Amino acid sequence: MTKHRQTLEDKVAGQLNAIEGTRQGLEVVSGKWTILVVFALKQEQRRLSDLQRMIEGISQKMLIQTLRKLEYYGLVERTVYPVVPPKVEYALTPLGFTLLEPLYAICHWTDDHWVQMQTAAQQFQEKEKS
Amino acid sequence: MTKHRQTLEDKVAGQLNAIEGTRQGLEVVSGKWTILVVFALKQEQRRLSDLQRMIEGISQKMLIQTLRKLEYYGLVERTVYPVVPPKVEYALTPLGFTLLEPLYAICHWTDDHWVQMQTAAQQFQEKEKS
DNA sequence: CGGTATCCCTGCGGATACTG
DNA sequence: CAGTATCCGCAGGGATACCG
Repeated sequence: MTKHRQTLEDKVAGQLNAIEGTRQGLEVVSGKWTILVVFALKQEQRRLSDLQRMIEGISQKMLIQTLRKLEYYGLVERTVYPVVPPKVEYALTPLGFTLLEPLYAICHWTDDHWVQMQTAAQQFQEKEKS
Repeated sequence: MTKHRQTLEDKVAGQLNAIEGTRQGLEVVSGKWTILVVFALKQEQRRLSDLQRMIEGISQKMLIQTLRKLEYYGLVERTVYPVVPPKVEYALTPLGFTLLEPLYAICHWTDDHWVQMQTAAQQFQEKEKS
């Protein structure tokens, strides 16, 4: 594992196009709603309508699209209960749970530095006037 | 700080719309090219043309747009040398450098789990046929 | 070389209606 | 309730041409 990481760092340190694999993986994680959906599934499995209520502003189309992508890559599991009315539950897979940690790292960073960034933004604007 | 983090975790655990601040910060970090640009500036300051050569496939427009955004939020510093022909160098600020760590967390994750994700994707496709 | 401005088109993503 | 299909507006972002 350590060796593995070293390899990645070498790649990043070298040619950027060498991290294509990482870029592809990144595309899975990115996306306007992905992080929010993963977080919404953090504690327990949810039904589609639950998720739509939890994630303010997401359309059903985008929600399903995001869930499909996550399911496709094995991060989310979709369980259908053969009852009427239909009941479908979504849950994070073990793989999906491992994603929470690096996601938190980003969130913590933005949370810790958002004020600094806003301050910098104001200074930038004022400097622009002159 | 620890208290601060606890607060964020509470928010995430609760209403998702409560992490609006985090979402805003996230939007700065996200973006197709942002991570690559930050990585390209990891070691030393770079000129615009250097960056364009390093980051395969980026258009000048997107590169500048991304740099502007990063500069705006104080993550990148832009230095103009009053010479002819013009020379401009971009570098990460101390704040920008702090971003590397969580970014690496994501990259390491994708790097470590990309194979699993591809395997899952194949299984998903095969299951789909039946 | 660094940067802006303009044109233009693809596709993301929202709204709506419909099926099982 | 879960999901698909269709329409469509608009902005992200590429290509090009042009300034300092």
